[in-house]
Amino acid sequence: MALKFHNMSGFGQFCPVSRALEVLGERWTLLIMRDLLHGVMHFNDLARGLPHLSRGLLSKRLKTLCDEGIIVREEVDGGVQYSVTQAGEELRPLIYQLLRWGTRWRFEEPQEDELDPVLLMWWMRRRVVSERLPKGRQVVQFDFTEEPERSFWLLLERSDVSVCLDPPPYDIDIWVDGSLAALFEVWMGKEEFDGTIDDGRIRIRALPWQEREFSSWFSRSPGVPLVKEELARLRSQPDLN
Amino acid sequence: MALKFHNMSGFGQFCPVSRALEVLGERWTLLIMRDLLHGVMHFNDLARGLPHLSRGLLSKRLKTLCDEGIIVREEVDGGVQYSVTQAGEELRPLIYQLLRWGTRWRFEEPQEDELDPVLLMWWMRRRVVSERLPKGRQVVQFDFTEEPERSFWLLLERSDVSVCLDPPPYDIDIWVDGSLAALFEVWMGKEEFDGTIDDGRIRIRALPWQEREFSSWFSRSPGVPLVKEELARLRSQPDLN
DNA sequence: CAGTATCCTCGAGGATACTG
DNA sequence: CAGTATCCTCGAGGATACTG
Repeated sequence: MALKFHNMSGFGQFCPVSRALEVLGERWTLLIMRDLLHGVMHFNDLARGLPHLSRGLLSKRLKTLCDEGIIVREEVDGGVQYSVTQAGEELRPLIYQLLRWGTRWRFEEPQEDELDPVLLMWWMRRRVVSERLPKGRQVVQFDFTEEPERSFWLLLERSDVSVCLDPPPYDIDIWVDGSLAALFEVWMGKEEFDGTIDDGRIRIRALPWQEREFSSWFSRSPGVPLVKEELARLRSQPDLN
Repeated sequence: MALKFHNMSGFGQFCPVSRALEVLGERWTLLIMRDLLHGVMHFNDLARGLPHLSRGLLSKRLKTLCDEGIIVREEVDGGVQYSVTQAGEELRPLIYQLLRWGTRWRFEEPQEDELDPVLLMWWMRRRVVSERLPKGRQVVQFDFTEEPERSFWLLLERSDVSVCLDPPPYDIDIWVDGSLAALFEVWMGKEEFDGTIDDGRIRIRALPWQEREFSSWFSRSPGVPLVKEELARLRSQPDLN
């Protein structure tokens, strides 16, 4: 008398929804796909973007995604590179639906455990639009007021952008200080940078031209256009439920 | 020195995608929502439709979905009834995306552990279109050729439809015998009933008018239109990857 | 019909250290 | 840079029996 459900990872249903969830429903898998679809291609970059996911588990998930034909692993001049297949690319509309639903129904203020300044710095670093940067180097210091108060630095050059966790050996050009939560909200498109300046949650000190241009140097999260669209729709609707 | 990630169920990211997945990403949750969105409203019906999900876990998931405002639990004349809220209703497009992706990329033949004849009988029972039934009672016997060979009966009346696991005390009007896998494929819209008759995977014995009308008495899985649309698109496309 | 309570197992996944 | 190997914990969830 075998135990019927022992060792079964599937749902035991011949249905495309449950078949899809057998691969996609595993913890972290769709977040890994979100990052891959946003152009993150290297193991260490994926790991940095998902700090709560252990490297061992990331490795396992990537292997499964390869086996399932959703991504491919290629060795490109000495390095390893992951990219999405057609099956992976076709997950984009699914991720969008998650983004829309999450924006409408679960987009309250950031929680304490979501305020990882290193993660935000890492996100910002990846989304600098180098053509918009001025010539030369811009050194930005961020002082976040949430406990524990810490500072971070961004070194912006057209040829290279880097994050520093310790004071860099350069003069500071731009100081940004204020609420990390607010900067996260700006980053995800829930607020506008100028709005958080106006309401005092974020302050910026720099030369007028730097102050004016600063926010244009970053293209924020890839989800911002959809988030803003959904928030606008939400505001224009009578509150159901 | 606390262990950073201990006891954390979330993903620690201020992002609508990860926020959505914190509720929806739990095992079984989206399949429960699939069934609720298809109109299943009672605890025991949900349990019957998800035979690999234990009643204890179903109870827990329903509680979470209530707490999250995705469904509501109401006591209606002595019984309990679950239904979706606006937030739950707005998961429909997400389920559709899962259906589409699953249809395109993971819709191979049914596996052995997916061939649960009781589940199929239960699905058929729920999707009988009583107005299309003839007057009186129609007794259908199903003989599935997969091991272990078993028979099932459907008693169809306009006023009531029931499944029997033991021979009912009536004469049989219609015999259906053949591959359970094939009938599952028909049910999900991967095949047409007439096609499986033509290729011999399913046989039907009855009076000519019954044989002609039989398949019209059921409206198959709610996903059938989308499944067929997606399969048609797939066939008309050059094979990528 | 719609669950709850208890007990127990096992495997997912974290921590840590190591590698070509 | 891109992982692997080992060891260990703990909590998700199954089995079973019970309830108003």
